[in-house]
Amino acid sequence: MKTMYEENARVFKALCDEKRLRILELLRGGEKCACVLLEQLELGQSGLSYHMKILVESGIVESWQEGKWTHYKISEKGSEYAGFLLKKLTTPTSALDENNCCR
Amino acid sequence: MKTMYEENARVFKALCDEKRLRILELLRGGEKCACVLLEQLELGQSGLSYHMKILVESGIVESWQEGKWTHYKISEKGSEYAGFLLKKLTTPTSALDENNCCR
DNA sequence: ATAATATATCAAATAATTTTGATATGAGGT
DNA sequence: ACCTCATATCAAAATTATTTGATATATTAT
Repeated sequence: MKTMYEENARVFKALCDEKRLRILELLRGGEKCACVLLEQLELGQSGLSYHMKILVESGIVESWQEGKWTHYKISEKGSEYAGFLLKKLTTPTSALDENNCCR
Repeated sequence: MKTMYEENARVFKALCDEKRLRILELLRGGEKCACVLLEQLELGQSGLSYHMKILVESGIVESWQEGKWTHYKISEKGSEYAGFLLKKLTTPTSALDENNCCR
């Protein structure tokens, strides 16, 4: 069983690597198939596949097959969820601070 | 010189690790000093220090000294910036899709 | 059916991150 | 000044992530 921490971390894994940010930047220009990404990046075929898997697993990118091609695009829903999660993870639970110490 | 990709990745490094998400959760309950975090986590002293450095470098957490104690809290500014960045990195640059292929 | 193409998966090598224990630094207290 | 406590830093070991090359799978074309 995965912890909630693991599941949440998975979402942000997409964004904590240079190569994946570069890929996202390309996808911001619109849907792309793997072959196009491949020719625009300094990455081998299996390397691209590895990163795309992480991106898709984060929910921020979605993919679908069309014949022998795999297409990718930024998922609006997944991105919104990531934003919502980020907000949640950084918003205080209550106004009153407790458990402070050391004075 | 750091690339923009590296700098942006640094922000999300805070959120892609279980331990650090656990720490953020504690900080959501309000400001804490290192000693309190230490007793609530399964982490050694130097391990905590390591993770706190990454959190502070992301901008999502801020720290200050008070005598011999180091205090930490979630930075509202840093969190907002992370949210803004996430939005930016996942929003299409233009309405028109180009560079699609493979039909 | 065979061949070619696109992508995924696997295993081994490499690199980066994290953990751990030891030591250093700096603030207070005596 | 000396001692203690809180935290940071360092270096080595352990773990995890990434890269790379080889092979597998699935789709289309011949």
